[in-house]
Amino acid sequence: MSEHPPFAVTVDLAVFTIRDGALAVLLVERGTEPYAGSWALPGGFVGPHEDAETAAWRELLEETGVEQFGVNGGHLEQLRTYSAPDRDPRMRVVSVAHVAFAPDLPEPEAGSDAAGARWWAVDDVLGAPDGPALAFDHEEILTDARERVRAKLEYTTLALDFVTEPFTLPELRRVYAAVWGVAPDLGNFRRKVLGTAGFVVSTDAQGAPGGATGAGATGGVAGRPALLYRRGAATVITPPMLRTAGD
Amino acid sequence: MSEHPPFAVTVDLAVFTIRDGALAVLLVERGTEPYAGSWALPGGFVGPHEDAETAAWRELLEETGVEQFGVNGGHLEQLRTYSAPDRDPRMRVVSVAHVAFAPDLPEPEAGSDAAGARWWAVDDVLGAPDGPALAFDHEEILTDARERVRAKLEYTTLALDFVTEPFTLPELRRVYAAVWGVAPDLGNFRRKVLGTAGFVVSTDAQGAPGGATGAGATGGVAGRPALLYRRGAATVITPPMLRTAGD
DNA sequence: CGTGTTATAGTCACTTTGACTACAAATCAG
DNA sequence: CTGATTTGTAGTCAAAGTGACTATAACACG
Repeated sequence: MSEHPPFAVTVDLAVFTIRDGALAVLLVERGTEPYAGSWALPGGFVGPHEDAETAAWRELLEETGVEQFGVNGGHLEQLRTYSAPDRDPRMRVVSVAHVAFAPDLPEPEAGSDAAGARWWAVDDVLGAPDGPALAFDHEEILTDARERVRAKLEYTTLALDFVTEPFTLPELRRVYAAVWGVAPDLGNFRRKVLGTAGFVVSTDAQGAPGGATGAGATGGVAGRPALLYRRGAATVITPPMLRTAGD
Repeated sequence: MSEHPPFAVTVDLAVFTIRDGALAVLLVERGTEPYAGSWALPGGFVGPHEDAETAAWRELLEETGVEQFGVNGGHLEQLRTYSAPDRDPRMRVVSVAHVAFAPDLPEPEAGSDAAGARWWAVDDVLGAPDGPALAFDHEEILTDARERVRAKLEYTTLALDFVTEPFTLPELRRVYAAVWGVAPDLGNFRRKVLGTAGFVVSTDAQGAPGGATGAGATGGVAGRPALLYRRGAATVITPPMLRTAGD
């Protein structure tokens, strides 16, 4: 009972954002063995004096250079821990996986030991025959992470962390559409969001047409401009907004 | 980036059962420093060649001697990982906490390095002024674990793992009452359970009066005997059975 | 200035819930 | 044996929420 097997403890991050109307995840291309050339979730070792969540935040900033994280939306939470003995061929590594998401983030700089880093549409990674090979058990982690996000949108207001303030309801709806794979019914969605106290608070301003406030197509899309909203104080949605179908 | 700080990885278990109509958790009394004399969640180190869940199962058997776990009900799942740098004064320990629950279990034998082990009513541990002091961050873990169980009863059929087959609906209802702190409405509970396809399947037999099938008061309680049921194939409850109030 | 596009408002049948009331079937005391 | 007590079973009813639509308003573009 006094054996303390040597473990390395890492964090892995599934960082999600919405790009071009689709759920996207940040992957880094591995430059070293094992799995050189494969794509992996960003991550790194937990330092001697930090906990896993702190390490996750640190890695997130290092890997994405995202300063605005948490300021203008953005969220990070622990997913679960992956500890299969052979998950890393080099040594015994236990990884505390985290899920993070944020509004449309810039294309990342190449990170420290990563040959490259880029956003991938999740649908091009999971279940795509010609998708990239993922290193380690990262396909499993990514699958779990996506399911977590999907589920959380049902009963929390975390979708708000995918948009920047102020935002429009159509923008928010597109978040649901991207994450769930199906767009919730337009009318019912408004009814639910506006009818849930503290989900969003309205401003008097109205945004650009086409629902494209902030980044993205500023001109050209036509259509009645939507009203702008800010996030409310509520964190849970009761009763939940259940996804109907979806893959 | 090639520093691999030395970590010890452990599992801690919050093992729940229903005793005397109340949610109970298994605690062990620590016989050694630190926290000698305090009570702690059972747990132990993860072996060099096992993953966390396997270690959790192993510890569960070692600590409780529960053979019937998983056979006649019983469930174990990962909760989350606790990794504060100072959570163990001796060294850097990362703990992968798990939640387990099972039908009324016997009073445990004194475990290996534990001075004693016994069931505690959770209400006597959490939020009780005269409750036992918990070692390490185990109060936090236990709080998280209880919340996990409470939440899971809402949208899964995991309550079935707290009873032995065959069981009565009143028995099952008492599980909800114990976990949530409030009994769901009698009629509405039946309607929901029987109306959810695959939650329970009825047998033609009927049990002892007083709703006390199996362990507990076999005689004396009066009342119409309830029908006996077995677990169905369903694992989720949709829409969920939401707890109304609770502590 | 119309035309296509997109947002907003409202309807309606159907399901589920929460809170109750009434009824049935046992046990136990006297 | 009888009736009070306890506990399970059935059913009712208004309120709330949902899913699937239809109609209308507001704007940009050509």
